Amino acid sequence: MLASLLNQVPLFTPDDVEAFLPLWKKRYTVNRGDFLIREGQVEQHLYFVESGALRLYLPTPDEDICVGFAYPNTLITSFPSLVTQTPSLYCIQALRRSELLAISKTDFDLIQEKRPVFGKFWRMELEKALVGKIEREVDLQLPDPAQRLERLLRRSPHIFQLVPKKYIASYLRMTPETLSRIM
Amino acid sequence: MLASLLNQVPLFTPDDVEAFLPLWKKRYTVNRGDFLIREGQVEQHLYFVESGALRLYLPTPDEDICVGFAYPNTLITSFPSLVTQTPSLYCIQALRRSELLAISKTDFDLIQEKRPVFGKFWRMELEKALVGKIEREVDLQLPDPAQRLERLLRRSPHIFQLVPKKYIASYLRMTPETLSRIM
DNA sequence: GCCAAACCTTGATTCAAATCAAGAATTACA
DNA sequence: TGTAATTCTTGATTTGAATCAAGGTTTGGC
Repeated sequence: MLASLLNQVPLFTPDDVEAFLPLWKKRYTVNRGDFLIREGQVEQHLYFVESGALRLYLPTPDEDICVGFAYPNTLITSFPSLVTQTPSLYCIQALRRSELLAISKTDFDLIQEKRPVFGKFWRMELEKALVGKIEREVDLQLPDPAQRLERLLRRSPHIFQLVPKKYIASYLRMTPETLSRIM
Repeated sequence: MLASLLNQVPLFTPDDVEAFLPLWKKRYTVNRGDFLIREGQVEQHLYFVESGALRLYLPTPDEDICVGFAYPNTLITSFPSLVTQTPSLYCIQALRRSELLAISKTDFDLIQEKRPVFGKFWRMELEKALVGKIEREVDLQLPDPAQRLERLLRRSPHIFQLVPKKYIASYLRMTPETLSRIM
C-alpha cells in the first residue's frame, strides 16, 4: 500500500524504495477516540494511514480548533512539534479504528542525508503542503459559510464520507447547525 | 544586507554565500501601487525585500483577500505559481516605494542541484513557512476578532508600523471599522 | 508646505450566524 | 440485534460584526 504509492514516485528507483520501506518499522492500530499524540508530547514520528480516519486539532479552553484530517494513503504528524522538537500544541485523535505505519524522525533525517533523492522528495512534499495551506488560508477568509463549504466540497469531497460533519463544521469555522442548514 | 543575513546561516560556508549572492542578479525599484506580479502571470522569481512594504493578495469579485505582507529582510513570491509554474491567482503590490533583489527560479533550482546545502537550506525555509501557516490557520479560525488581533500583535507587532490598517484588517478577516474599534 | 487622496474613527442600523433547545436519525459495540 | 451514545436536523431567539454614513486625520506627491 505504502509500497505501491512510493513506486509511483518518478524520483525513486526501485532501490530507493527498497531502502525506504524497512524504515517504516512501527505498525499502530488505534481505536476510535485514541490519541496518536497529545498536547505537551514531542512528536517523534511521521505516520502513514493505511485505514481509518483521524483529526488533527488544537485544544483550547473554549473549543477544539480542527486543522486537518487524515485518511487512507495520507501522511499525518504534529508537524510543528516534529520539526522543532518542542512540545506539541496539537492533538491527533482517531475518529474510528485506524491502522498506521510510522517512521521515526531520526530514520527519516538519516535517509535524507544518505540519499539526496529523499531530501528532494521531502522538499517537494513540503512545497505541495505549503501550496495547500495557502489555498486553505484563502478558504478560511471567505466570509460566506456556503462559499467555504463549496471550496471544500470541490477540493476534498471524500472527507464528507469519512469524517463526522461536526468536525468538518469546525474545520470550516462554522457551527454544526450552520453546516447542517447549508448542506 | 542580504549578504549579512546569509552569513548568519550556520549551514553556509563563506564560499557558499559567495556562490549564491551573484545569482540575485536583478534589482527592482517599485513605486507605491506597482505590481511585482499580477493574476495570470507565471511567477519566475523569488524576491528579497531591501526596503519598503508589499502585500500579497487574492483578488476576488467582491473584495481582495490579503494573505501576507513583506517588509525589509523578508522573502516574497507568488509561491504556488513559482512552484507549479502555472498562472498566478495572486497579486503582489507595493504599499510604498520598495527596493527588491530577485533570483530566478532557474538559478535557484540550479544551485540546489549543484550544492546540496542549498537544498537543505530551502527545505528548512519551507518547514519554517509551513509551521507559520499552521499557526496562521489557527489564528484565522478564532471566532473572536480581538483574539485574532492579539495573536498578530504578539507575533508580528512591527507590521502595524509598516502596513495601513485596512490591509491588516483584511488579513485578520474583519472590516477596518471592526479593527479600529478593538485597537 | 500645500493640496488632494487615502486612510481612520465613530455612531446608528441591519443581518446573518451563533446560541439555545428539543427531537430524530445514525452509529458503535456489547 | 438491541440499546446507549453520538451525531444530525430543525426551529426560535440572541448577538456581535458588517454595513452604511459622515467627519476627522494622516499621508503622498507636486
